[in-house]
Amino acid sequence: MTEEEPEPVRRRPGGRAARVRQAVLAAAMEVLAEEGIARLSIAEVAARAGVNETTVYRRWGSREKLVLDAMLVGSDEGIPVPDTGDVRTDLAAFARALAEYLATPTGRSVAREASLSSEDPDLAAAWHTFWQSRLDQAGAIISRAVERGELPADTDAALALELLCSPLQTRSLLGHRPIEPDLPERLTDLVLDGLKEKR
Amino acid sequence: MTEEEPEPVRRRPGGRAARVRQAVLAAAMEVLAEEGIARLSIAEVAARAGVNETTVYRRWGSREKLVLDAMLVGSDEGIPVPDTGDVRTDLAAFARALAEYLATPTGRSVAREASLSSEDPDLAAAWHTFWQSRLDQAGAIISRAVERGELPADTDAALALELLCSPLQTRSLLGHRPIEPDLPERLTDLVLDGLKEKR
DNA sequence: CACTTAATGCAAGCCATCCTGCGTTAAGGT
DNA sequence: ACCTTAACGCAGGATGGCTTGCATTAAGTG
Repeated sequence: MTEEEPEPVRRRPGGRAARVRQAVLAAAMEVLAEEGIARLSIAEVAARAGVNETTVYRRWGSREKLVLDAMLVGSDEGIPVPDTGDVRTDLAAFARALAEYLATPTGRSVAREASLSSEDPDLAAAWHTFWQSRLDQAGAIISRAVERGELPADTDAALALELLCSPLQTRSLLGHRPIEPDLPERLTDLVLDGLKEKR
Repeated sequence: MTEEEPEPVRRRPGGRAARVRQAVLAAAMEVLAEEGIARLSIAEVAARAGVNETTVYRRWGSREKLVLDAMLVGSDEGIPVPDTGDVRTDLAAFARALAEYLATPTGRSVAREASLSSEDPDLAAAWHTFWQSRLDQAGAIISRAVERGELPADTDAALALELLCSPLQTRSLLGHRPIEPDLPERLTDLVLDGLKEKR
């Protein structure tokens, strides 16, 4: 098992290959937004990209990997992380942005696809990285609040955000209940203050 | 479009039909627990039930409906709802039970399948009923706490339970992070007390 | 410009899922 | 015991996702 490559297989990053990749990923995002995750077939994506079906199968292998790749590239902007100087305002804004994203066809599809591909260890790992980077970004809200003395120093940022976000994700995933407009605010209040009244 | 049936088609609830239904649903649960949701095919279930493939297709129509039916029948015991006289203890025990259930192959499959079939309105509605009945049962924990004066009267039981349960569901669904043994307790504390220290 | 060879296109085929027509079995009524 | 017919089994076939072999195109190099 030599880790080095004896013959440095000459790759071709420029020109056609890049164009094809671009076109396919764009087409995948397009189908994802319009048709949803269920009706996304390789055939459909290939047709829209003006590329042969075989090419897609050879380059990506499976539908899951294609969608994941499209996500990592296309949905790179992510959810904006506000910084207003107040935890409650920040968290509420973040939750609202997440809710809006999850209401998007694309957002729904992303969440759905992530849950679908949690069987394959490689894909699960890739999604883990994806979520982790988002969580780390949002963690700044908590750490800033700790610095300002709004929250105790031993606050678990990851868990707190999980508490805030997962109800939204669950509603989007299971789809049995809509996300009401005031839900982000109510969740924020609950997460910050807890159930017990004591002020 | 007459809603009534002119000829009262004589159903046959007894005997073979019932046996077949029983055998197929049992086989479905079995496959679900052993193989997982991904590898559950009609052919596999039919073979285990000793029934022809065609029969399953005709009676249930799709894989999703079959699994849903199996869930509604087989997983009817549900999560036990404790009543110890203390909210924190009750909630923690409930969360722990849910976590254990979600760690089960069957539990994982149930959550997975529910998210898969949230496209079809009929299936989504059926799952909504399913979750709703579970939530209503667990809601007793909150209402009892309110009666005891442990929680304010305007506590939203459904939202509170959602806050407690959805992190567990999300971890199970997205599968990118395991459910640590102390997570239920930590969630319970967070839900009850909130992030801010004020005691 | 000529050459090598990734990368793509095209066509055929495989496989599992799912459907359809028809004959057979057995449940429920007489 | 007999009849009617709902429910089932069986065989064949359509469909869609996925793979494979071979010809063609064009990127990178001298």
